[in-house]
Amino acid sequence: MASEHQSPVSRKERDTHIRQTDILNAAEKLFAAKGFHNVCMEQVAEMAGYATGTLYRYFKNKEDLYNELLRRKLEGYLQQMRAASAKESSATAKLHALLTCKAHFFQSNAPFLTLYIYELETKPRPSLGLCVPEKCAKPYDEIINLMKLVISEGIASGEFVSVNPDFAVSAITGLSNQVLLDVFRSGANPADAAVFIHRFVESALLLQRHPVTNRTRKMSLSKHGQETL
Amino acid sequence: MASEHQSPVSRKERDTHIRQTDILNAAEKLFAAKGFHNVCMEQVAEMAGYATGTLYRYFKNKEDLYNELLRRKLEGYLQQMRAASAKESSATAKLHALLTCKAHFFQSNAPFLTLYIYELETKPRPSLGLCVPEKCAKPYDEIINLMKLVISEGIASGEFVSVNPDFAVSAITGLSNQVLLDVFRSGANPADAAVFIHRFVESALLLQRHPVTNRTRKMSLSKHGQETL
Amino acid sequence: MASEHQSPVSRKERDTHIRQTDILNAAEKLFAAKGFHNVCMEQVAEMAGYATGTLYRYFKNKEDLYNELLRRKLEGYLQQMRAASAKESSATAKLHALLTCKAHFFQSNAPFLTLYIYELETKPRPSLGLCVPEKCAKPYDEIINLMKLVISEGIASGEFVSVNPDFAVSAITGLSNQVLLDVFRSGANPADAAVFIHRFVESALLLQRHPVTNRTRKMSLSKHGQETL
Amino acid sequence: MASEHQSPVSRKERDTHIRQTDILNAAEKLFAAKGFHNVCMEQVAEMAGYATGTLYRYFKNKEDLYNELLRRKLEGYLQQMRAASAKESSATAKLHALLTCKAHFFQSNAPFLTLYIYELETKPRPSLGLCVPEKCAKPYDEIINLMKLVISEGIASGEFVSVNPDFAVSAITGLSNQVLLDVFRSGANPADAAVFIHRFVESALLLQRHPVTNRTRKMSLSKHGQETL
DNA sequence: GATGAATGAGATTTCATTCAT
DNA sequence: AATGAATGAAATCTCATTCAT
Repeated sequence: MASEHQSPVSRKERDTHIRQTDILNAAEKLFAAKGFHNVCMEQVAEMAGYATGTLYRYFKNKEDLYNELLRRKLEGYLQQMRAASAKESSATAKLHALLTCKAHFFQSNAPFLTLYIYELETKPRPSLGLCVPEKCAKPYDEIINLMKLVISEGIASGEFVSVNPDFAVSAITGLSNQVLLDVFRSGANPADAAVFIHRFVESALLLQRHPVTNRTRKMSLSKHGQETL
Repeated sequence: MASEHQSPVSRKERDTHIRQTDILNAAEKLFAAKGFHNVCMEQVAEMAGYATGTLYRYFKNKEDLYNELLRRKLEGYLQQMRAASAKESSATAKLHALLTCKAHFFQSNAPFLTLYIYELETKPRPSLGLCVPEKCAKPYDEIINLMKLVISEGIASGEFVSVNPDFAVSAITGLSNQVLLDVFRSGANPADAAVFIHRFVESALLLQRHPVTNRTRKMSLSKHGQETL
Repeated sequence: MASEHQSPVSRKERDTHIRQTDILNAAEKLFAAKGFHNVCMEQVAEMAGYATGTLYRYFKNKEDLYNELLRRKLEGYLQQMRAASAKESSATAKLHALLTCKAHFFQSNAPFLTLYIYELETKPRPSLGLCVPEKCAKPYDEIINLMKLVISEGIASGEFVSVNPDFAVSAITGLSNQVLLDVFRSGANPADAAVFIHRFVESALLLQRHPVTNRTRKMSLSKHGQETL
Repeated sequence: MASEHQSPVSRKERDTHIRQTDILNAAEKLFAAKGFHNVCMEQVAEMAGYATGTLYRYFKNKEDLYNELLRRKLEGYLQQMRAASAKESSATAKLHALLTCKAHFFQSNAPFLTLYIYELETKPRPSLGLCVPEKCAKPYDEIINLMKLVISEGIASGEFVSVNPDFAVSAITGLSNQVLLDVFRSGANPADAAVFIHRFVESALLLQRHPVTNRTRKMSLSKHGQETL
């Protein structure tokens, strides 16, 4: 009795999820590489290994597929960012953790970075012609807010210089996006990029620099050891 | 001055140029607001005050119109950046000048900023599905290079900390884009944003901070005087 | 009666018939409510309580299901009409019986009335794009013929005024369809409608009116008693 | 100056109207012959002598084309019916005129009769899956109302027997539709059908028959002279 | 040279039907 | 025998581009 339906999700539900994931993975690669309007459903279907019509069993339409893709990725990103931030107590440590987490996340989700910048960072004009749907805007806003809270905390505690937190969030966001994209495109060492980002941001924000340098040494990203920064 | 054929360009050529500019201006607004694929040629024609067919007399096709739009804007931007950089001698001053110039340029060309980020900063996947054509890539690369040279110079002269110049260019580019976009969207004070960008970049790059603070005061962008940074 | 194989139809055959009827009942409701092309096989299957594929075990395809639905209803209708007509001897009485029977039949088969009008009364253009198949046309023609014979009989016997029997059949058919449809849609009293139809037809056809009025009183449809006509 | 733009409608407007009419004519034939869902836009385009895309310059979509077709025909029909009714004073004469007008109209618009029955007389389930749009329902309701008013008037004036006017309208409508359809399909003589309809309706409704018979003689429909009724 | 109506290729989407389980 | 996921053919609709006026 216990053996037949062991897991709480039925096999059918799992199958459905697998299929959806197949399709979303294909879609991610294509959309990231070519953009929403330059990819047709037939291509997604072919890359996912299904017939065109099959996509419509799993997603209402092309737009829904695209939004679901963004939403799932964002939710994952948000969870990791939340966890990273929650583990630390000082604003300095939290900021460091958030940046490390971002670098990690986009290292493992490189194609998504382009979509992330296109559809969210430059928000009011997404490729769809429609605005980003609620379900995508919400996690995105929460990610932005996570960063903003840390900045405000750091300013309040005297760890950070006093800056406009909105500008600071934009700056940190923009610079890390661009550096990570640079790594993605040029094939540079991601660990170096992470270290660079940390130093750059911390130089600009921290009132005293040295403790950071020490933390940096622990970074798990460093695959290569050499630090060029 | 009174003579009819004084200038080397004939009236016909001038007319052609005027019409192209009419069309490009309409196109810029629409493409920036909605994205390449969400704008149709009829809309561009209508906004420019011509018939659809007329567009094809001045541009080979939609893509060509779009690329020409990017190219012209970029050439203008490049010239201003070149001039800004050329006026200064120290790397510190040049970097400062480039950032001021960028802030100025995109303040006057706000809609173009979105296109710039979409089509160039995230390059390998422009909306067109094709890569950015040579004629756009060249000025863009030169702008990037201008910045990279200044960074390298600054490092060599001991003005800047020793960093990977490619990362530094990406960081400065990304952060200034995002902060300026933020201003464009939120309606924040552009002068504040410019000051913020200067301080942020200089804190991260300069070996000694104080001289910069003084330079900042001269900034012509400041309309409002208050400096929150 | 207790024996398992008493009847000439095996259990299997009976099961098949039950399932076909389940499906046809679901189909009737849906097709009548939405029309052939606005109903998909999945909906029919769901309403019938089977899987989509199962429908194809009992009907060759969607069209066949539809035609079979029409055919079965028509056969039932035809039998009732035949019986009604056979019970009477004078043309006047037969006509009266046929109209009563029609009113009864469509009162119990209200959704079918729409299909009947759509697919048969306006014949050369059924929803299918193809013409009504033989197996539907035959019972329909016989129903029409039943009426035509009665009319001709009545004319020959001097009970009815001399009219073109084809026109008369069309007229009686069209008027009763429309009045019954009216009842179906407006929720008017079906007995009143039946009385109305009798009087209207008889006023137009009978040479002497009064006997009819008396007959009308016996009508079993009258649930309410009041006669507004 | 007066010569160039003589008519109040520009040539462009006239051209547009011609094109729309071309398309509507082709559409009418096809839709009447095969039904909405069995006709594709390519067929309509081909029969009208245009490319598929051209249809969309003149009609928003297939449904709009269909509804516009119904609306235009209905408006024409309504106007003729209104005029016919207005010319007469007694209810008897008005009813006669309305029936004559209907017979004339559908004699000249035979293919439309099927659409009329399908989409309007059996209203709550038009082929579109959507209900008939306001712009079609309105003229249709007015036509029905025209008839209902005449019936009520006739009853009030003592010209007609006392009947439920809604049933009477349904009956007259249904019988005339079906008889006219019969003529359309069988190729019977339309004048005979018209006479038949008049007699049938008048026998059923009028308290005294003779005056009608006289009016009937004037009927302009009679091409053939022979009266079989 | 300018116009804008017509074109038709190409994309999205639906759904009757099949077939492996 | 029943299932229902997968299929892919067919229909709708859009819009960049052409070309007769």
